[in-house]
Amino acid sequence: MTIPAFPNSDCKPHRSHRPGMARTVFEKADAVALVAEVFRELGYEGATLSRITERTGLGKGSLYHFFPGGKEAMAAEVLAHVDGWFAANVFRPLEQDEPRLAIAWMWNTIDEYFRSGRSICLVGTFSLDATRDRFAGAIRGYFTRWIAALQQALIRAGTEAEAAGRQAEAVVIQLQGALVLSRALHDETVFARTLRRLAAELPR
Amino acid sequence: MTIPAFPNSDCKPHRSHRPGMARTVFEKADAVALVAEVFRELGYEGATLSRITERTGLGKGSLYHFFPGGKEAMAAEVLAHVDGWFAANVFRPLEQDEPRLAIAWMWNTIDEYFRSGRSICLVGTFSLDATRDRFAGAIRGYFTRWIAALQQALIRAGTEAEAAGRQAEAVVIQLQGALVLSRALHDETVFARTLRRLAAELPR
DNA sequence: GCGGTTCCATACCGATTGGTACACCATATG
DNA sequence: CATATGGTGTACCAATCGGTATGGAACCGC
Repeated sequence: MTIPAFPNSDCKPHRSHRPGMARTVFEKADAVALVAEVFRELGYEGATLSRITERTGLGKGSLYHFFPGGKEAMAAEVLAHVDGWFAANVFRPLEQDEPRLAIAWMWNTIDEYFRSGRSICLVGTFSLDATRDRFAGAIRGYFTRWIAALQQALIRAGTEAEAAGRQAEAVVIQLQGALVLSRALHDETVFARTLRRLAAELPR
Repeated sequence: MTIPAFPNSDCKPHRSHRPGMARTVFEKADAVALVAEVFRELGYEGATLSRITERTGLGKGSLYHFFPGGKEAMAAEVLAHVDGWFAANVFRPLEQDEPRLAIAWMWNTIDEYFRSGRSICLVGTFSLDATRDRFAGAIRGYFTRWIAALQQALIRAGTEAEAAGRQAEAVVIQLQGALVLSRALHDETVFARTLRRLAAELPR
């Protein structure tokens, strides 16, 4: 089983071999992934257009070509992309696959995705400041579906419904909290430790 | 025992009774508390000077009078203020008072401070985006002292040292995570529920 | 009364913000 | 070769950014 590459997805832009100027051509999928990384690191307000161009290598022309809606559209599409990735790699397995297997799969996926705590949750970042209000629907949807999917998996694994709800909520809370603390302390072991503790507490 | 008012501290500025214009006079303590609230809601990058003046009622003149170091100084002083408040109301009790009492006191203080999840942790907000690097020392200090103080209290309450460390870390993680999730879902019950769960798990 | 200090409001500064316009390049198709 | 298409770089825009300077009220000890 290999985990679909998204956080570190290799974007292989065409590079023109013109002697003088180096012109790099991206596709939209590349652009979304690159922009996502900037928002993740800098937050919505911190990710200014100039910093986005500088970190992604995409010029303003390209950015406004891919995202005619401007900065807000970039964030919205990035959010949708993250949600889609989680839907495919976390939520759907929890909802449909054999529950214990899906839960075990989740620990690995999450660990890989957050690069063991070195990267953080873009949705979590947007949740804290006033950005939350701008993307309230997407943010709420992401977390509610995650919790609901995990609760369902726990129920199918034999946990009583109400307890499953509490556990699922607690898991998401602790993942988010661990990301905050890992980052605050510059200590990735916090996230790994939390992940291990959670995995030990849930049905295997 | 009453909890020292900080988050909603009534700043009672002198109001001049000049006939024409209404001039409101603040003191530095008021300014810090007011500015803190803006940073808490908007994050460092989101809190622009104009939004700060608009929400606090303090003009630029006043702001740069109280904080000659500018925006960064405002954030630094606010961070120091929050840390000082926690030191006095949470950390020191955990370190010095009767442990079980101090822990019980912590639940109440925290619940009040975060207005049951409606307000969030300023230090947590700064931890997620690139603001973290600017105030790395203060942020790290805040969390390490919190965890260490709680661990010590747990040890003095009879918990074995290593387990106390794990528990203390887990508590801080879950408080931060609960703040993220309650804000993401616009649901304050998440925080209250988490607080109750944690209180039940720790020695009483 | 007076001068000094503290504090507030405003106008202003250069730099940067998000956004637009448009010419231009590279490739694929004809 | 021509040309349509998708992608890029750059110059430019009004608005706003963080920060400074200045002028003047309010209050203090005297």
